[in-house]
Amino acid sequence: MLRTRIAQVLNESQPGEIVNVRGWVRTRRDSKQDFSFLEVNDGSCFKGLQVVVDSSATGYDTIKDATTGASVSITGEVKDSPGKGQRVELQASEFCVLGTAPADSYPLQKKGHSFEFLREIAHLRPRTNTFGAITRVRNTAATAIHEFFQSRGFYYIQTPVITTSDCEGAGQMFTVTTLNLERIAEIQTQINYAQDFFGKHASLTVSGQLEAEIFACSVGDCYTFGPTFRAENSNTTRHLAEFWMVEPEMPFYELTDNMELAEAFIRHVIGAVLERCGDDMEFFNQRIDKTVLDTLRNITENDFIRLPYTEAVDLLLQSGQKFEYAVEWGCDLQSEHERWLTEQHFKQPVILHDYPRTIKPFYMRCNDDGKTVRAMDVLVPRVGDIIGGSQREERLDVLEARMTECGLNPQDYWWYCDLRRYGTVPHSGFGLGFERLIQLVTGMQNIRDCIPFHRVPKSAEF
RNA sequence: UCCCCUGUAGCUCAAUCGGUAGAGCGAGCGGCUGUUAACCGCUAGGUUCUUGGUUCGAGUCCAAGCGGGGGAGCCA
Repeated sequence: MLRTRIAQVLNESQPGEIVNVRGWVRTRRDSKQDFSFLEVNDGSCFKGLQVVVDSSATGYDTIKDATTGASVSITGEVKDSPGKGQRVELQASEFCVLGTAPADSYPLQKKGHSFEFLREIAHLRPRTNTFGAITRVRNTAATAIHEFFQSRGFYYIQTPVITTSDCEGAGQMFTVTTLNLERIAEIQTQINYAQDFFGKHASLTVSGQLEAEIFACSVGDCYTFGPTFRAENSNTTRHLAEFWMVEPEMPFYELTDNMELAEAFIRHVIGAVLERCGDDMEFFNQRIDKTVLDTLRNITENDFIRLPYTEAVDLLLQSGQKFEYAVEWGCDLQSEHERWLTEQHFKQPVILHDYPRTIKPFYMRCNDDGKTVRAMDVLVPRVGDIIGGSQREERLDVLEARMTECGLNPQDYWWYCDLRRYGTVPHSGFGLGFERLIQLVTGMQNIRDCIPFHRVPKSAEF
């Protein structure tokens, strides 16, 4: 008999239907009247299915093995539920324990666990309410991202994970090598990357942007969505060593177009999650962050604030607020400044733009004032910087001058410069940290709980 | 990388001034019950992160190490 997913049973099945469901036991409540209630979850939705198993069901003699975490298969009739809390329940006719989960050793209990503890058992945590919900929200968000771009005619480009661009302007990189490091250490010789697999030093990518620009400047609007790696020794609730980034890149877009796209993009993804993950979002709002639904509705219903960096600095200076770090034009804004803008002052997402060029990378387009570049950051309450982007410098001479200014050799980026040498066009793009988006959407405090298997300094189990 | 906090039962925590370890939940057993974070009773469960030091005596004080958390920086 074909397995029916529990989501379908709960939402669509009518009394009288015979179905087979399979999943994992969340709880069992025994009655001495020779029957038991099982709550079975198969991950297809937040709610579990209540199954009634009595002595008429084959396999009832093994009901004691159906402890929390055991896997079961149940065939039975869908019935109207006389109890509270569910529309229908399943009256078992055939009951089978597929795999036991001895109660004295199975780590997950019928009670809530701390997220710190669950991180130590990341192979079992998707069986919990919270991580099941995160998994479904993540899936819906990822799907909505592709929908958003596909419906606008963007191409999904798979950019390389391994790169030999030594300095892409962002953070420390992980080296990729097949050299025998132990041997090299033993004989205490220098590392010669010419002998390495790629014939030069290679790393894991910190961004697909430069490659995405190649396709934007040839086939048009495109985006990447893939893993990204930063070897920074940062230990915060907002950083991962391996995370997923979405990077659209559009020819003929100026900064304003870029901001409009970023705003529509976030709004679409959040709208999709609100629409399709109702039970999961209800759970996050009740148990994780009581303001998360209000925050998200506020984002979908109101325009983002757009504010030039210079005006933001003025606002901060006039705020009367005491900051640990003083605000001054030319300085990068600190977390406390961003939080004041999004959480205290505007209470909604803010797009800051036109930053001083001295604090931004070489590829951002210089403004005529000679002081600022066409950069934009989308800041959201609680999570902070969720998108960073810019209009790209399309003028070869200006780009080369900026590279030199930033201590880079234009020749190392010869192919990037070629895009400006041949048929250059104004273009723009941005990068969104996918796990930060999940943080925003779920209200989860720690980004390590927003990715199936987190990689952070000193931790890459599972 | 820096600052602060923290490590005790399966989990979450308590243990006064340094005096030989306790609760709730979970688990096992029994009772009760169309139950649903069920309820009631009983029972079991500990190398107090590691190493060293101070002391008659260390969960408690000191040092180092390892792990966890929060904040900062860097960033997405």
